[in-house]
Amino acid sequence: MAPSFSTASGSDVRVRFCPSPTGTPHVGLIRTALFNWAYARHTGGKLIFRIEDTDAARDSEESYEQLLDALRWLGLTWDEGVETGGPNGPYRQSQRTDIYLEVIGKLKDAGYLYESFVTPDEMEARNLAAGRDPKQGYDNFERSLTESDREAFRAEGRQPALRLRVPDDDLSFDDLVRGEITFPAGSFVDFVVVRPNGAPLYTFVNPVDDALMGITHVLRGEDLLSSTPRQIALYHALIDIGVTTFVPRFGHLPYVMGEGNKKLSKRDPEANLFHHRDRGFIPEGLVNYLALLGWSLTHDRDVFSIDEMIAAFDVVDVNPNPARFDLKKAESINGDHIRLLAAEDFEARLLPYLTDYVSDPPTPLQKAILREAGPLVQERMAVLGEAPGLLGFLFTADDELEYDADAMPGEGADLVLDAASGSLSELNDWSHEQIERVLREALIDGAGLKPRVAFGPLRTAISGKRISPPLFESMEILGKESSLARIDRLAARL
RNA sequence: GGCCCCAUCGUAUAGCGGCCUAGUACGCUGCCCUCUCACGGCGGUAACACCGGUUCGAAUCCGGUUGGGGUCACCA
Repeated sequence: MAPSFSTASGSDVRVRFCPSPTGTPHVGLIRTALFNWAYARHTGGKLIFRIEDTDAARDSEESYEQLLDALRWLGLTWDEGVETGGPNGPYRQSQRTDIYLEVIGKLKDAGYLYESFVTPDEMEARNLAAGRDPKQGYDNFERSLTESDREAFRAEGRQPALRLRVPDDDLSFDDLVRGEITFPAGSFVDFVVVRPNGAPLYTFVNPVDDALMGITHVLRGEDLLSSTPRQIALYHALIDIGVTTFVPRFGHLPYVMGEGNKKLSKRDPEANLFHHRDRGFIPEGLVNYLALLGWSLTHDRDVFSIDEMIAAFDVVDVNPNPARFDLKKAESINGDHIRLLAAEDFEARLLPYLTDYVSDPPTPLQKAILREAGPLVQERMAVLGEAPGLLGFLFTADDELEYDADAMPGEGADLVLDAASGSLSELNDWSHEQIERVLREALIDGAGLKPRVAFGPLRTAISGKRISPPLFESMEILGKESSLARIDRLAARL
Protein backbone atom coordinates (compact mmCIF):
# COMPACT_ATOMS: atom_id res chain seq x y z
CA MET A 1 0.00 0.00 0.00
CA ALA A 2 1.89 2.98 -1.31
CA PRO A 3 1.23 6.15 0.64
CA SER A 4 -0.25 8.86 -1.53
CA PHE A 5 0.82 12.06 0.13
CA SER A 6 -0.82 15.37 -0.57
CA THR A 7 0.61 17.35 -3.44
CA ALA A 8 -1.12 20.60 -2.53
CA SER A 9 1.16 23.61 -2.81
CA GLY A 10 -0.94 26.66 -3.64
CA SER A 11 -4.45 27.77 -2.79
CA ASP A 12 -5.33 24.11 -2.27
CA VAL A 13 -3.20 24.06 0.88
CA ARG A 14 -5.19 23.43 4.04
CA VAL A 15 -3.45 23.69 7.38
CA ARG A 16 -4.88 23.65 10.84
CA PHE A 17 -4.33 24.82 14.37
CA CYS A 18 -5.92 22.44 16.82
CA PRO A 19 -5.10 23.15 20.45
CA SER A 20 -6.62 21.60 23.51
CA PRO A 21 -8.21 24.24 25.70
CA THR A 22 -6.17 23.51 28.79
CA GLY A 23 -4.41 26.29 30.62
CA THR A 24 -3.13 29.60 29.33
CA PRO A 25 -1.79 29.94 25.77
CA HIS A 26 1.86 28.92 25.66
CA VAL A 27 4.31 30.79 23.43
CA GLY A 28 5.35 27.52 21.80
CA LEU A 29 1.76 26.75 20.97
CA ILE A 30 1.26 30.21 19.53
CA ARG A 31 4.44 29.92 17.50
CA THR A 32 2.90 26.77 15.97
CA ALA A 33 -0.26 28.73 15.21
CA LEU A 34 1.81 31.50 13.66
CA PHE A 35 3.68 29.16 11.32
CA ASN A 36 0.47 27.47 10.23
CA TRP A 37 -1.13 30.84 9.66
CA ALA A 38 1.86 32.21 7.77
CA TYR A 39 1.96 29.15 5.56
CA ALA A 40 -1.73 29.46 4.74
CA ARG A 41 -1.39 33.14 3.93
CA HIS A 42 1.77 32.61 1.92
CA THR A 43 0.26 29.89 -0.24
CA GLY A 44 -3.16 31.46 -0.45
CA GLY A 45 -4.56 28.37 1.24
CA LYS A 46 -6.81 27.98 4.25
CA LEU A 47 -6.25 27.84 7.99
CA ILE A 48 -8.72 25.72 9.93
CA PHE A 49 -9.08 26.35 13.65
CA ARG A 50 -10.31 23.29 15.50
CA ILE A 51 -10.63 22.69 19.21
CA GLU A 52 -9.57 19.34 20.61
CA ASP A 53 -11.69 19.23 23.75
CA THR A 54 -11.96 15.51 24.28
CA ASP A 55 -10.55 15.60 27.78
CA ALA A 56 -13.45 16.89 29.81
CA ALA A 57 -11.45 16.75 33.02
CA ARG A 58 -8.84 19.25 31.89
CA ASP A 59 -10.59 21.34 29.26
CA SER A 60 -12.13 24.63 30.22
CA GLU A 61 -14.24 27.28 28.57
CA GLU A 62 -11.98 29.93 30.04
CA SER A 63 -9.02 28.44 28.26
CA TYR A 64 -11.01 28.35 25.03
CA GLU A 65 -11.74 32.06 25.36
CA GLN A 66 -8.07 32.74 25.97
CA LEU A 67 -7.14 30.92 22.80
CA LEU A 68 -9.51 33.13 20.82
CA ASP A 69 -8.18 36.19 22.61
CA ALA A 70 -4.60 35.25 21.80
CA LEU A 71 -5.13 34.66 18.10
CA ARG A 72 -7.21 37.79 17.70
CA TRP A 73 -4.73 39.92 19.55
CA LEU A 74 -1.92 38.76 17.29
CA GLY A 75 -4.05 39.08 14.16
CA LEU A 76 -3.86 35.39 13.29
CA THR A 77 -7.09 34.99 11.38
CA TRP A 78 -8.61 31.67 10.41
CA ASP A 79 -10.78 30.77 7.45
CA GLU A 80 -12.78 27.91 8.90
CA GLY A 81 -13.34 26.79 12.43
CA VAL A 82 -14.84 27.69 15.74
CA GLU A 83 -16.70 31.02 15.86
CA THR A 84 -16.50 31.51 12.07
CA GLY A 85 -17.93 28.14 11.03
CA GLY A 86 -17.45 26.42 7.69
CA PRO A 87 -18.46 23.37 5.67
CA ASN A 88 -16.62 20.84 7.81
CA GLY A 89 -18.09 21.64 11.20
CA PRO A 90 -18.63 21.34 13.97
CA TYR A 91 -15.10 22.40 14.88
CA ARG A 92 -15.10 21.34 18.48
CA GLN A 93 -14.37 17.69 18.91
CA SER A 94 -16.72 17.44 21.85
CA GLN A 95 -19.53 17.98 19.32
CA ARG A 96 -18.36 15.43 16.79
CA THR A 97 -19.08 12.20 18.64
CA ASP A 98 -21.53 10.87 16.07
CA ILE A 99 -19.01 11.38 13.30
CA TYR A 100 -16.38 9.41 15.17
CA LEU A 101 -18.80 6.61 15.97
CA GLU A 102 -19.59 6.22 12.31
CA VAL A 103 -15.94 6.06 11.28
CA ILE A 104 -15.21 3.61 14.07
CA GLY A 105 -18.00 1.38 12.77
CA LYS A 106 -16.63 1.39 9.24
CA LEU A 107 -13.10 0.71 10.38
CA LYS A 108 -14.32 -2.17 12.50
CA ASP A 109 -16.29 -3.66 9.63
CA ALA A 110 -13.25 -3.40 7.37
CA GLY A 111 -11.19 -5.32 9.91
CA TYR A 112 -8.79 -2.55 10.90
CA LEU A 113 -9.85 -2.47 14.52
CA TYR A 114 -9.83 -5.28 17.03
CA GLU A 115 -10.91 -5.68 20.60
CA SER A 116 -8.31 -5.47 23.32
CA PHE A 117 -9.14 -6.62 26.82
CA VAL A 118 -5.79 -6.39 28.51
CA THR A 119 -5.39 -3.62 31.08
CA PRO A 120 -2.20 -1.55 31.36
CA ASP A 121 -1.30 -3.33 34.60
CA GLU A 122 -1.83 -6.72 33.05
CA MET A 123 0.26 -5.73 30.06
CA GLU A 124 3.13 -4.77 32.27
CA ALA A 125 2.90 -8.07 34.11
CA ARG A 126 2.83 -9.87 30.78
CA ASN A 127 5.97 -8.11 29.62
CA LEU A 128 7.76 -8.84 32.86
CA ALA A 129 6.80 -12.50 32.66
CA ALA A 130 8.13 -12.67 29.13
CA GLY A 131 11.42 -11.05 30.14
CA ARG A 132 10.51 -8.14 27.92
CA ASP A 133 11.19 -4.54 28.85
CA PRO A 134 7.87 -3.16 30.13
CA LYS A 135 8.71 0.08 28.34
CA GLN A 136 8.27 -1.85 25.09
CA GLY A 137 4.58 -1.62 25.72
CA TYR A 138 1.96 -3.58 23.91
CA ASP A 139 2.93 -6.65 21.92
CA ASN A 140 -0.05 -6.98 19.58
CA PHE A 141 -0.92 -10.36 21.11
CA GLU A 142 -4.66 -9.84 20.98
CA ARG A 143 -4.62 -9.65 17.21
CA SER A 144 -5.03 -13.40 17.20
CA LEU A 145 -7.68 -13.71 19.88
CA THR A 146 -10.40 -16.13 18.86
CA GLU A 147 -14.07 -15.38 19.21
CA SER A 148 -14.27 -17.74 22.16
CA ASP A 149 -11.35 -15.96 23.83
CA ARG A 150 -13.23 -12.73 23.52
CA GLU A 151 -16.42 -14.33 24.83
CA ALA A 152 -14.52 -15.50 27.85
CA PHE A 153 -13.31 -11.98 28.61
CA ARG A 154 -16.78 -10.55 28.18
CA ALA A 155 -18.12 -13.21 30.52
CA GLU A 156 -15.77 -11.73 33.12
CA GLY A 157 -17.57 -8.45 32.66
CA ARG A 158 -14.74 -6.81 30.72
CA GLN A 159 -15.32 -4.12 28.17
CA PRO A 160 -12.76 -4.06 25.37
CA ALA A 161 -10.82 -1.10 24.08
CA LEU A 162 -10.35 -0.94 20.32
CA ARG A 163 -6.90 -1.05 18.75
CA LEU A 164 -5.80 -0.25 15.23
CA ARG A 165 -3.87 -3.00 13.47
CA VAL A 166 -0.73 -1.29 12.15
CA PRO A 167 1.21 -2.61 9.13
CA ASP A 168 4.18 -4.89 9.79
CA ASP A 169 6.41 -2.90 7.49
CA ASP A 170 8.84 -0.04 7.82
CA LEU A 171 7.10 3.27 7.45
CA SER A 172 8.68 6.36 5.89
CA PHE A 173 7.63 9.88 5.24
CA ASP A 174 9.31 13.03 4.06
CA ASP A 175 9.13 15.52 6.89
CA LEU A 176 8.90 19.09 5.63
CA VAL A 177 11.42 20.40 8.09
CA ARG A 178 13.53 17.28 8.72
CA GLY A 179 13.58 15.33 5.48
CA GLU A 180 13.10 11.60 5.09
CA ILE A 181 12.31 9.77 8.32
CA THR A 182 11.90 5.99 8.56
CA PHE A 183 10.45 4.05 11.45
CA PRO A 184 11.34 0.36 11.39
CA ALA A 185 8.57 -2.22 11.54
CA GLY A 186 7.88 -3.10 15.14
CA SER A 187 8.86 0.30 16.53
CA PHE A 188 5.23 1.34 16.45
CA VAL A 189 2.55 -1.00 17.73
CA ASP A 190 -1.18 -1.49 17.57
CA PHE A 191 -2.52 1.44 19.57
CA VAL A 192 -5.76 2.09 21.36
CA VAL A 193 -8.13 4.33 19.44
CA VAL A 194 -11.30 3.84 21.48
CA ARG A 195 -11.63 3.51 25.21
CA PRO A 196 -13.65 0.64 26.69
CA ASN A 197 -16.42 3.15 27.39
CA GLY A 198 -16.63 3.93 23.69
CA ALA A 199 -14.91 7.32 23.84
CA PRO A 200 -12.37 7.79 21.03
CA LEU A 201 -8.89 9.03 21.90
CA TYR A 202 -6.76 11.84 20.58
CA THR A 203 -4.71 9.35 18.54
CA PHE A 204 -7.87 8.65 16.62
CA VAL A 205 -9.87 11.86 16.48
CA ASN A 206 -6.95 14.04 15.49
CA PRO A 207 -6.13 12.23 12.21
CA VAL A 208 -9.80 11.51 11.54
CA ASP A 209 -10.66 15.19 11.76
CA ASP A 210 -7.66 16.12 9.67
CA ALA A 211 -8.82 13.65 7.05
CA LEU A 212 -12.42 14.82 7.16
CA MET A 213 -11.38 18.45 6.98
CA GLY A 214 -9.08 17.85 4.04
CA ILE A 215 -5.91 18.94 5.83
CA THR A 216 -2.97 18.80 3.43
CA HIS A 217 -0.15 19.92 5.71
CA VAL A 218 0.20 19.02 9.36
CA LEU A 219 2.60 21.47 10.96
CA ARG A 220 2.94 20.66 14.65
CA GLY A 221 5.32 20.30 17.51
CA GLU A 222 8.23 17.93 17.47
CA ASP A 223 6.74 15.99 20.38
CA LEU A 224 4.28 14.45 17.95
CA LEU A 225 6.99 13.16 15.64
CA SER A 226 7.07 9.65 17.01
CA SER A 227 3.32 9.26 16.76
CA THR A 228 3.42 10.02 13.06
CA PRO A 229 3.88 6.46 11.79
CA ARG A 230 0.78 5.21 13.55
CA GLN A 231 -1.16 8.19 12.31
CA ILE A 232 -0.09 7.39 8.79
CA ALA A 233 -1.18 3.81 9.42
CA LEU A 234 -4.59 5.12 10.46
CA TYR A 235 -4.66 7.28 7.36
CA HIS A 236 -4.11 4.27 5.15
CA ALA A 237 -7.10 2.63 6.74
CA LEU A 238 -9.15 5.80 6.30
CA ILE A 239 -8.23 5.94 2.64
CA ASP A 240 -9.23 2.31 2.27
CA ILE A 241 -12.69 2.88 3.72
CA GLY A 242 -13.16 6.00 1.64
CA VAL A 243 -12.96 8.71 4.31
CA THR A 244 -10.21 10.51 2.43
CA THR A 245 -7.96 10.03 -0.58
CA PHE A 246 -4.56 11.21 0.56
CA VAL A 247 -2.15 11.44 3.48
CA PRO A 248 -1.11 14.95 4.53
CA ARG A 249 2.49 16.10 4.46
CA PHE A 250 3.98 16.45 7.93
CA GLY A 251 6.28 19.13 9.25
CA HIS A 252 7.55 18.89 12.82
CA LEU A 253 8.47 22.23 14.27
CA PRO A 254 11.28 22.58 16.81
CA TYR A 255 10.63 23.09 20.48
CA VAL A 256 10.67 26.44 22.15
CA MET A 257 13.03 26.04 25.07
CA GLY A 258 13.49 27.99 28.27
CA GLU A 259 16.60 28.59 30.30
CA GLY A 260 19.10 25.79 30.23
CA ASN A 261 18.11 22.89 28.09
CA LYS A 262 14.59 22.25 29.12
CA LYS A 263 11.37 22.82 27.31
CA LEU A 264 9.74 26.08 28.30
CA SER A 265 7.47 24.77 31.00
CA LYS A 266 3.88 25.84 31.36
CA ARG A 267 4.66 27.03 34.85
CA ASP A 268 7.34 29.39 33.59
CA PRO A 269 5.93 32.92 33.33
CA GLU A 270 7.83 33.48 30.10
CA ALA A 271 5.83 30.65 28.57
CA ASN A 272 2.59 32.54 29.07
CA LEU A 273 1.66 34.63 26.05
CA PHE A 274 -0.44 37.03 28.10
CA HIS A 275 2.41 37.65 30.49
CA HIS A 276 4.21 39.31 27.58
CA ARG A 277 1.15 41.29 26.58
CA ASP A 278 0.75 42.49 30.16
CA ARG A 279 4.35 43.64 30.20
CA GLY A 280 3.77 45.69 27.10
CA PHE A 281 4.73 43.63 24.09
CA ILE A 282 2.90 44.78 21.00
CA PRO A 283 1.61 42.16 18.55
CA GLU A 284 4.00 43.26 15.82
CA GLY A 285 6.96 42.77 18.10
CA LEU A 286 5.93 39.46 19.59
CA VAL A 287 4.96 37.96 16.24
CA ASN A 288 8.28 39.07 14.82
CA TYR A 289 10.19 37.51 17.67
CA LEU A 290 8.19 34.28 17.67
CA ALA A 291 8.82 33.94 13.94
CA LEU A 292 12.54 34.14 14.64
CA LEU A 293 12.29 31.00 16.75
CA GLY A 294 13.14 28.57 14.00
CA TRP A 295 12.89 30.80 10.99
CA SER A 296 14.53 33.88 9.52
CA LEU A 297 13.67 36.33 6.79
CA THR A 298 17.11 37.15 5.45
CA HIS A 299 20.72 36.91 6.48
CA ASP A 300 21.14 40.51 7.59
CA ARG A 301 17.90 41.75 9.08
CA ASP A 302 15.65 40.43 11.81
CA VAL A 303 13.10 43.18 12.25
CA PHE A 304 10.31 42.74 9.73
CA SER A 305 6.62 43.24 9.21
CA ILE A 306 3.98 40.56 9.16
CA ASP A 307 3.48 41.14 5.43
CA GLU A 308 7.14 40.57 4.79
CA MET A 309 6.90 37.34 6.71
CA ILE A 310 3.89 36.16 4.72
CA ALA A 311 5.62 36.92 1.46
CA ALA A 312 8.68 34.91 2.39
CA PHE A 313 7.50 32.14 4.69
CA ASP A 314 7.83 28.50 3.75
CA VAL A 315 7.88 25.58 6.19
CA VAL A 316 10.75 23.92 4.40
CA ASP A 317 12.95 26.81 5.53
CA VAL A 318 12.20 26.17 9.18
CA ASN A 319 15.28 25.20 11.15
CA PRO A 320 14.95 21.81 12.89
CA ASN A 321 16.90 22.58 16.04
CA PRO A 322 15.21 23.67 19.21
CA ALA A 323 15.17 27.41 19.93
CA ARG A 324 15.63 29.12 23.23
CA PHE A 325 13.24 31.90 24.16
CA ASP A 326 15.46 34.91 24.84
CA LEU A 327 13.54 37.65 26.59
CA LYS A 328 16.23 40.27 26.02
CA LYS A 329 16.20 39.72 22.31
CA ALA A 330 12.41 39.68 22.30
CA GLU A 331 12.31 43.03 24.07
CA SER A 332 14.82 44.50 21.70
CA ILE A 333 12.74 43.44 18.71
CA ASN A 334 9.64 44.79 20.42
CA GLY A 335 11.35 48.12 21.06
CA ASP A 336 12.20 48.38 17.39
CA HIS A 337 8.56 47.83 16.51
CA ILE A 338 7.43 50.40 19.06
CA ARG A 339 9.70 52.94 17.38
CA LEU A 340 8.12 52.05 14.05
CA LEU A 341 4.66 53.06 15.30
CA ALA A 342 3.07 56.31 14.11
CA ALA A 343 2.86 58.83 16.97
CA GLU A 344 -0.93 58.67 17.32
CA ASP A 345 -0.93 54.91 17.20
CA PHE A 346 1.73 54.80 19.88
CA GLU A 347 -0.26 57.10 22.16
CA ALA A 348 -3.36 54.98 21.77
CA ARG A 349 -1.48 51.82 22.66
CA LEU A 350 -0.07 53.47 25.76
CA LEU A 351 -3.50 54.03 27.28
CA PRO A 352 -4.10 50.50 28.64
CA TYR A 353 -0.80 50.71 30.50
CA LEU A 354 -1.52 54.10 32.07
CA THR A 355 -4.80 53.31 33.78
CA ASP A 356 -3.38 54.40 37.13
CA TYR A 357 -2.87 57.90 35.78
CA VAL A 358 -5.10 58.49 32.81
CA SER A 359 -8.87 58.11 32.76
CA ASP A 360 -10.73 56.13 30.15
CA PRO A 361 -11.38 57.91 27.92
CA PRO A 362 -8.65 60.44 28.59
CA THR A 363 -9.58 64.03 29.38
CA PRO A 364 -8.58 66.68 26.82
CA LEU A 365 -5.76 67.75 29.11
CA GLN A 366 -4.46 64.22 29.50
CA LYS A 367 -4.67 63.77 25.77
CA ALA A 368 -2.67 66.93 25.19
CA ILE A 369 0.01 65.86 27.65
CA LEU A 370 0.24 62.46 25.98
CA ARG A 371 0.52 64.10 22.58
CA GLU A 372 3.54 66.10 23.70
CA ALA A 373 5.16 63.47 25.88
CA GLY A 374 4.71 60.53 23.52
CA PRO A 375 7.60 61.30 21.20
CA LEU A 376 9.82 61.81 24.24
CA VAL A 377 9.39 58.24 25.43
CA GLN A 378 8.64 56.30 22.26
CA GLU A 379 12.30 55.82 21.49
CA ARG A 380 13.28 54.89 25.02
CA MET A 381 10.93 51.99 25.68
CA ALA A 382 11.28 48.30 24.92
CA VAL A 383 7.89 47.36 26.37
CA LEU A 384 4.85 49.57 26.93
CA GLY A 385 4.77 48.57 30.58
CA GLU A 386 7.54 51.08 31.15
CA ALA A 387 5.08 53.90 30.48
CA PRO A 388 3.81 54.49 34.04
CA GLY A 389 7.33 54.79 35.42
CA LEU A 390 8.36 57.17 32.68
CA LEU A 391 5.23 59.31 32.36
CA GLY A 392 3.42 59.05 35.66
CA PHE A 393 4.83 62.30 37.05
CA LEU A 394 3.14 64.26 34.26
CA PHE A 395 -0.24 63.12 35.51
CA THR A 396 0.46 63.61 39.20
CA ALA A 397 -0.47 66.68 41.27
CA ASP A 398 2.53 68.76 42.35
CA ASP A 399 1.96 68.13 46.03
CA GLU A 400 1.44 64.40 45.58
CA LEU A 401 4.66 63.68 43.77
CA GLU A 402 6.71 61.01 45.49
CA TYR A 403 10.49 60.90 45.43
CA ASP A 404 12.37 57.66 44.85
CA ALA A 405 14.96 57.08 47.54
CA ASP A 406 17.74 56.63 45.01
CA ALA A 407 16.82 59.96 43.41
CA MET A 408 17.29 62.11 46.48
CA PRO A 409 20.10 64.58 45.83
CA GLY A 410 23.04 65.10 48.14
CA GLU A 411 24.97 68.15 49.34
CA GLY A 412 24.48 71.43 47.54
CA ALA A 413 21.24 70.56 45.91
CA ASP A 414 19.37 73.27 47.76
CA LEU A 415 21.60 75.89 46.16
CA VAL A 416 20.96 74.42 42.73
CA LEU A 417 17.23 74.40 43.27
CA ASP A 418 17.17 77.94 44.60
CA ALA A 419 19.26 79.24 41.71
CA ALA A 420 17.08 77.43 39.21
CA SER A 421 13.92 78.67 40.83
CA GLY A 422 15.18 82.18 40.82
CA SER A 423 16.19 82.38 37.19
CA LEU A 424 13.25 80.37 35.95
CA SER A 425 10.72 82.61 37.65
CA GLU A 426 11.99 85.45 35.45
CA LEU A 427 11.39 83.46 32.29
CA ASN A 428 8.31 84.30 30.24
CA ASP A 429 8.83 82.29 27.06
CA TRP A 430 8.28 78.85 28.60
CA SER A 431 9.76 76.71 25.85
CA HIS A 432 12.26 73.92 26.47
CA GLU A 433 14.87 75.82 24.45
CA GLN A 434 14.53 78.87 26.69
CA ILE A 435 14.32 76.79 29.85
CA GLU A 436 17.55 75.06 28.92
CA ARG A 437 19.23 78.35 27.98
CA VAL A 438 18.34 80.02 31.24
CA LEU A 439 19.35 77.08 33.38
CA ARG A 440 22.65 76.62 31.61
CA GLU A 441 23.44 80.28 32.06
CA ALA A 442 22.62 80.19 35.75
CA LEU A 443 24.02 76.81 36.75
CA ILE A 444 26.69 75.79 34.26
CA ASP A 445 28.13 79.08 33.10
CA GLY A 446 27.28 81.08 36.21
CA ALA A 447 27.81 78.64 39.10
CA GLY A 448 30.32 76.52 37.20
CA LEU A 449 28.55 73.25 37.89
CA LYS A 450 28.85 70.09 35.86
CA PRO A 451 25.63 69.40 33.92
CA ARG A 452 25.16 66.17 35.81
CA VAL A 453 25.37 67.93 39.16
CA ALA A 454 23.19 70.79 38.04
CA PHE A 455 20.36 68.88 36.44
CA GLY A 456 20.18 65.87 38.73
CA PRO A 457 18.34 67.65 41.56
CA LEU A 458 16.04 69.32 39.06
CA ARG A 459 15.16 65.95 37.55
CA THR A 460 14.23 64.68 40.98
CA ALA A 461 12.19 67.79 41.71
CA ILE A 462 10.26 67.49 38.48
CA SER A 463 9.82 63.73 38.14
CA GLY A 464 10.70 62.30 41.54
CA LYS A 465 13.01 59.87 39.77
CA ARG A 466 16.59 59.43 38.84
CA ILE A 467 15.61 58.51 35.29
CA SER A 468 13.05 60.49 33.35
CA PRO A 469 12.17 61.78 29.91
CA PRO A 470 14.30 64.78 28.85
CA LEU A 471 14.19 67.37 31.64
CA PHE A 472 13.54 70.62 29.79
CA GLU A 473 10.83 69.15 27.60
CA SER A 474 9.22 67.71 30.73
CA MET A 475 9.22 71.15 32.36
CA GLU A 476 7.71 72.66 29.26
CA ILE A 477 4.89 70.14 29.35
CA LEU A 478 4.25 70.68 33.05
CA GLY A 479 4.20 74.44 32.60
CA LYS A 480 5.90 77.19 34.52
CA GLU A 481 3.71 77.23 37.56
CA SER A 482 3.86 73.52 38.19
CA SER A 483 7.57 73.30 37.46
CA LEU A 484 8.41 76.06 39.93
CA ALA A 485 6.11 74.59 42.54
CA ARG A 486 7.90 71.25 42.26
CA ILE A 487 11.34 72.83 42.47
CA ASP A 488 10.38 74.83 45.56
CA ARG A 489 8.72 71.81 47.11
CA LEU A 490 11.83 69.68 46.90
CA ALA A 491 13.99 72.59 48.09
CA ALA A 492 11.79 72.92 51.16
CA ARG A 493 12.35 69.26 52.01
CA LEU A 494 16.12 69.37 51.95
C1' G B 1 16.59 0.50 27.54
C1' G B 2 14.14 0.31 22.11
C1' C B 3 12.90 3.77 18.40
C1' C B 4 13.12 8.78 16.54
C1' C B 5 14.97 13.82 16.23
C1' C B 6 18.86 17.49 16.89
C1' A B 7 24.18 19.50 16.84
C1' U B 8 27.57 27.00 13.67
C1' C B 9 29.76 32.67 18.60
C1' G B 10 26.50 32.87 25.56
C1' U B 11 21.47 33.19 22.58
C1' A B 12 18.68 33.28 17.72
C1' U B 13 20.29 32.51 13.06
C1' A B 14 22.97 33.07 7.65
C1' G B 15 25.49 29.26 5.16
C1' C B 16 22.64 24.29 1.19
C1' G B 17 31.01 21.79 -2.02
C1' G B 18 35.05 26.69 -3.69
C1' C B 19 32.15 33.71 -2.63
C1' C B 20 34.04 31.48 4.82
C1' U B 21 40.94 33.98 7.59
C1' A B 22 32.36 31.92 8.67
C1' G B 23 27.93 37.06 7.87
C1' U B 24 23.77 39.45 10.82
C1' A B 25 21.00 40.46 15.31
C1' C B 26 20.51 40.19 20.74
C1' G B 27 23.82 40.01 24.89
C1' C B 28 28.41 41.61 26.93
C1' U B 29 32.02 45.44 26.12
C1' G B 30 35.24 50.17 24.37
C1' C B 31 34.53 54.99 22.21
C1' C B 32 31.33 58.99 20.23
C1' C B 33 26.62 61.65 20.99
C1' U B 34 24.42 63.36 25.72
C1' C B 35 20.66 66.89 31.28
C1' U B 36 19.35 61.00 33.31
C1' C B 37 17.87 56.66 30.72
C1' A B 38 17.38 55.24 26.07
C1' C B 39 17.89 55.86 20.74
C1' G B 40 21.66 56.45 17.10
C1' G B 41 26.90 56.02 15.15
C1' C B 42 31.84 53.58 15.07
C1' G B 43 34.74 49.41 17.14
C1' G B 44 35.69 44.86 20.15
C1' U B 45 34.40 39.87 22.17
C1' A B 46 32.95 35.05 20.69
C1' A B 47 31.15 29.43 17.01
C1' C B 48 31.39 25.20 12.53
C1' A B 49 30.94 19.02 19.21
C1' C B 50 34.61 14.97 18.03
C1' C B 51 36.80 11.15 14.73
C1' G B 52 37.06 9.00 10.13
C1' G B 53 35.69 8.97 4.91
C1' U B 54 34.21 11.03 -0.17
C1' U B 55 36.45 15.18 -3.04
C1' C B 56 41.44 18.91 -6.25
C1' G B 57 38.51 21.34 -2.30
C1' A B 58 33.80 20.30 3.33
C1' A B 59 30.61 24.19 8.29
C1' U B 60 28.18 22.22 3.97
C1' C B 61 27.91 15.12 1.51
C1' C B 62 28.53 9.94 4.00
C1' G B 63 29.69 6.78 8.40
C1' G B 64 30.74 6.46 13.45
C1' U B 65 31.41 8.61 18.43
C1' U B 66 29.89 11.92 22.07
C1' G B 67 26.36 15.13 23.96
C1' G B 68 21.32 16.95 24.25
C1' G B 69 16.05 16.24 23.46
C1' G B 70 11.57 13.56 22.42
C1' U B 71 8.67 9.22 22.55
C1' C B 72 7.30 4.37 24.04
C1' A B 73 -0.63 5.97 28.09
C1' C B 74 -7.38 3.21 27.83
C1' C B 75 -3.45 12.32 28.29
C1' A B 76 -3.62 15.72 24.40
